[in-house]
Amino acid sequence: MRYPFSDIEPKWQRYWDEHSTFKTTEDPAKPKYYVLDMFPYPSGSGLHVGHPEGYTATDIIARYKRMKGFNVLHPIGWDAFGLPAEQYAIKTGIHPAVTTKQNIETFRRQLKMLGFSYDWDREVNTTDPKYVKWTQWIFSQLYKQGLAYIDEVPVNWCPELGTVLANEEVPEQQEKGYTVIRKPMRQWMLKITAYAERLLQDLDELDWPESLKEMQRNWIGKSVGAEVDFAIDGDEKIRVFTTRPDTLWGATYMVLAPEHPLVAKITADGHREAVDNYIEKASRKSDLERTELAKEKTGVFTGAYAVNPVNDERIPIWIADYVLINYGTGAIMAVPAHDQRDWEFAKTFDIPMREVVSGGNIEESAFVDAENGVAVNSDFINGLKYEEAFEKVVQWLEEKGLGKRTVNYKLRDWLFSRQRYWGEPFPVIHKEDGTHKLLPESELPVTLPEMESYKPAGTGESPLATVPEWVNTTDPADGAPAKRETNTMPQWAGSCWYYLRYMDPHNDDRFLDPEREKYWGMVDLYVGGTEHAVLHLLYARFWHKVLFDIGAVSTKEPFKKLVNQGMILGEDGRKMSKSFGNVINPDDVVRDYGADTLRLFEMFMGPLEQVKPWNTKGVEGVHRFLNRVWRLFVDESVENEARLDPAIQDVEPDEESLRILHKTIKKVGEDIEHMRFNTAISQMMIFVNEMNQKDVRPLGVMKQFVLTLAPFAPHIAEELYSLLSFFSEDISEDERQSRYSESVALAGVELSVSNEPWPEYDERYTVDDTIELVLQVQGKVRDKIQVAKGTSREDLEKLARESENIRKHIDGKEIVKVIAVPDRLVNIVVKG
RNA sequence: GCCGGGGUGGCGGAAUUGGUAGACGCGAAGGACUUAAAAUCCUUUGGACCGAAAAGUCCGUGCGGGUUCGAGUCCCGCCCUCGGUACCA
Repeated sequence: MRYPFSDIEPKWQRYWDEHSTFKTTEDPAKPKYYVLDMFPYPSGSGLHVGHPEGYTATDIIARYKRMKGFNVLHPIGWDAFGLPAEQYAIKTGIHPAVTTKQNIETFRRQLKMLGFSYDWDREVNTTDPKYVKWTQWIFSQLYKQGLAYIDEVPVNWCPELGTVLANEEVPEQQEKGYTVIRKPMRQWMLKITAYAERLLQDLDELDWPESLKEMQRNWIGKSVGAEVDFAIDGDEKIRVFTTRPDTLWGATYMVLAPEHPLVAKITADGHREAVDNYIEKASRKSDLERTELAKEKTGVFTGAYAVNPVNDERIPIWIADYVLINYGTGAIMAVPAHDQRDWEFAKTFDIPMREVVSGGNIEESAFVDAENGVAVNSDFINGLKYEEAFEKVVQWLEEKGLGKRTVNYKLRDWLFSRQRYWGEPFPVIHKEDGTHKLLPESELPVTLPEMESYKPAGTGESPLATVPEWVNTTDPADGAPAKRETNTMPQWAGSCWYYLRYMDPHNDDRFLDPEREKYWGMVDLYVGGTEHAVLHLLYARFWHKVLFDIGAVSTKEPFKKLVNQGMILGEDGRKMSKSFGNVINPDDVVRDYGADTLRLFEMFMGPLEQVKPWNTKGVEGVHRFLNRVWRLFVDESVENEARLDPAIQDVEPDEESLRILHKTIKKVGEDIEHMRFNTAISQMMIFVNEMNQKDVRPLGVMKQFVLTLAPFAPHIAEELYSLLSFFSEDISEDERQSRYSESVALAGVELSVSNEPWPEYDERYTVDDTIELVLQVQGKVRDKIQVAKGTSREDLEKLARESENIRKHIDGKEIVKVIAVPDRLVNIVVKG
């Protein structure tokens, strides 16, 4: 019988479902392992081949760890709020919950089709009111900690559409000719900046890719410097932030951000029109435009002057949009000789520059080298290098009360509200006196109202604002009229804590039972794409730390080890996309080759972290391999039924079989631990190639091989294992299947590859007795000989000198040196 | 620009961290089986030279240097490429 993947795969999926084979165990005698996939958004287009890449990797680990005796938590669920369902609802009037449910069903079917060993009893869904309740609860904790506040923040407002756009929507709408402007609106903010330092520091102890940690560090953007006050006419002063207080003497002008509050106050009469014009122009630029047009420096002089505190020099104050209002103090001292941006600005507007750090050529460009520069023209710090100069100036400023050491972060507070329907409502009401308060926990969850239409309110508010019977409510505390918050939470909210809910998914009394939390602790392995390198991972870490601070979790970080899987490109080497017509649908692959083939191929393509192109021929290659595996066990001459090949015999294994088996067990196990799935598979291919040549394939050897294959290709492994389980009995396929199924009742154990321990290898069989020794002259391979393992240096050297080929190269020459590395090589160095 | 990853056969990729470069797979070529095809199996497959063959010699891991008995691996300087980020003072 030929490899019947389309029969056996659904059969075993049903078997695992019926037997709850992958139900999470919490046996206190065993160690735990928590392996997690990044939360999928159930889009309408279903799974693409990128999903199963990471999922297969984690599934292999999960299955392997179970076999190694761990309690494994390997869950899945749905990050199901989000824009697409809402946009579809606006177009069709169909409730987003309906589309979401359909999409989830598709995803679930596809994941089951691939044989992933998730504990489906722990499936979570962010849109489920039972889940929403606890998302709102966590928000309440943030609120109580003073980490949530309301602010007027500019959003992307599109007047024609009467709606606020997400950043990623902006270019799309602009292409259609709509205008998008920055409009300040009332928004919820989360004070992630309060955690900036800890988010930065704690990165060090995480087992994450260095590149990703670096991205987070850059995003947090810590810089150490000083705030310095510059006096201006009247009692006012301008405070600036600088990382180079040692260049204060080189400040030849100042710049305020156009939005800086002092601008109106200081602008001299003759300059008011120009300044107002500039401010007006800058305000109409979106963030994008402001950075896209970054090449040319623009700005205007305010007519005002400030006094440089180190030398009492009067310097002009400009406004320019290269200074950003929301970084530092929104104002800078400009040192054109030692800052490239200031240099460009000064060149454009013909402002003088003064060299205060020697070592460069400021005619050509700003000199910013802090390592080699030495202070000049700088009074009491002349001759000092950067670090010393910095310290001395800061100390001086602090003594005089003119400034102080300061740390700044690029990281901004998190804009945490969206003007949308399909998201979690805030558990907040607004009182008539303008104050707001949390709803008590007993009122949670606040659920979404049914809608006539999902169109935005037109005012910039969410569609919820158009439902007065939902908006108008009373304060449960005093019965006074109140209005509900109409913003909803962003999609990040649900995905910020889902990994915690998996530990205790059905708890209606608490978001997570402390015992459960302590048991499962950190996620041991987290696998997902780089697209979440910064935001999701930073937000989740932030929430986790807040929960840690209130004692709700016991670890300060959520994810111990993190691995990014590389993208899978189309066969043409381009990103898979409908417009290129190069999208591979996993359904098609499974139909044509089976789930085991898809799993195996995705792992065989190359290292998990790497970007790699799809290759249909390669799929056929691994499919061929599984066919070979099948034929290693199954007698193809028997029709319609899988019967063991007569070559499988219950005999004492021969030395050769043991060697290849133990090498394979060792390599595959080690490769799984290091997530080198591609080389694990090639080792199994080597095993199959060798055993294929044997007329007798010892039962014990073959059984253990099936177990090593099981994490990768669980369906075929389960089928072969069931065959081997009844080796000595001549029974029909149906009987075999039913006895296997009823094994729990019959023998007290459920038969499944998943319940078998990972095979042990014997080191003895993994090393060969004889080794091919390389003989070199001048580092060039001249001969190879077989020697017994462990042959001494002296003997190796003697053998080398006896080699004819070696003699050819050394005869008549002076031997300078002989390097003999046991079990590896001999290298003879000669002269002349 | 800055930060990070990566350049190895026709292709995807191996190479125990300084010790046989090219495992395994794909593709290609030849052969067996077959009326034929598919499937399967066997052989060959980095390049050049030499040879009837066996063997042998030289070149070869983006480029140029260096360290070393020995470099894909370490050091210095470049080039290309992919990701991230971008006026963050």
